[in-house]
Amino acid sequence: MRIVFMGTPDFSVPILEALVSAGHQVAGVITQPDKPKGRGKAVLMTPVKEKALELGLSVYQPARVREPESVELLRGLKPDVMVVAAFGQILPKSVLEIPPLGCVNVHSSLLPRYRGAAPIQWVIIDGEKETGVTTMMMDEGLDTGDILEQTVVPIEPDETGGSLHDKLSLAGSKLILSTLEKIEKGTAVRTPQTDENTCYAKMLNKSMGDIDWSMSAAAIERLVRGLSPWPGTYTHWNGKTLKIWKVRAAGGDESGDNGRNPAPAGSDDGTASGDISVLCGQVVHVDKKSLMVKTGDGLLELLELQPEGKKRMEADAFLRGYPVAEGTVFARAE
RNA sequence: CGCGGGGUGGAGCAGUCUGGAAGCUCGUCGGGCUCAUAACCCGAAGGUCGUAGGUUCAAAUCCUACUCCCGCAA
Repeated sequence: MRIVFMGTPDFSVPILEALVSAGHQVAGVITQPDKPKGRGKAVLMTPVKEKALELGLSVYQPARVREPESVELLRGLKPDVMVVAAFGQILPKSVLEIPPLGCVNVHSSLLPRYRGAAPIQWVIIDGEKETGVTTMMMDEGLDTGDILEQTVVPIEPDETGGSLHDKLSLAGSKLILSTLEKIEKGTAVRTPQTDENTCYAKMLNKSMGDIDWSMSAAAIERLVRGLSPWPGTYTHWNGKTLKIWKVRAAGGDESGDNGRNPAPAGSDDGTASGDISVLCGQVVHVDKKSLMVKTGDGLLELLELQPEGKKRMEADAFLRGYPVAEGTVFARAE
């Protein structure tokens, strides 16, 4: 089929590749405009643009697709169908009506759950057991169109936003081919979304990663996994940012016991003894290899950290060069 | 030219301002002590101090250029 593809980040790339390798005619690729990114100030192409150029496809980067000239351009490409995957702009009715077979969106959740911008990370943060990808016919609402097909993907205990992103992207690239085939044959079945059971996945922003130590250890653990590798979680120590890459909620360790439970007492000379007055975010136990922090509910063992300007490192490496005293308190920014 | 931190034996750091014997905490290897150990004791190996050039009697340390890594911001 003759397709116009719209997408921007890494998530969209495998989907675009799938369309091409399946033999579809990609008449044009629409992606967000290049913006200055990175440490210098270099203007970088979006991942989709990079791949599209590599594949020899025509790329268009309208600042706003709803502008009349953009709509005109799309119309001129005469697509049978448009495939949209994490494009980053809302399509107006004037655009949705262009392709005779409609606009198909690949969304990284099991709709109607987790509509919106960042479903991949939110399912992990919320502790869901499974998620998936959905193909649907786009309408003017935000991820509200009729569902065409879905693929369920289980969420592993150690799943991170990054690992799940890759799995869903891959699953989406397979699913879209199946869906297009059905659309082409006219065998696609549209299932309207129920309005119950919906929920939204708000856009992520950096400040979400500023750990609130009064949350439970389990919730923080999920937040760390969900926001890894982007936007990442962090706390503050010595007036600087300390990124937290990997943690383990203590107490819930299912491994073969040999539990060496740090008795709350113990500290003989330490100023901050194992009192009731331990603050959330306070380091309650340190040895050569591990760092245990009190949270609103339970202890959290920090396994992988990254001081400003340094690479991420395991807790034992961190402790060699940055001795942390018991009683140290990690906190949120002012 | 967006702001900033950093490249020192395998790991993480100190030492740089106030040039003058390369250090700390670990790891590794050997030995010892232990019923035993990730514990403890003794010993050893391992470094062109990111690269190139300059100043100096002498440079990890001062100057210049370059390069790589990272945090913020976008």
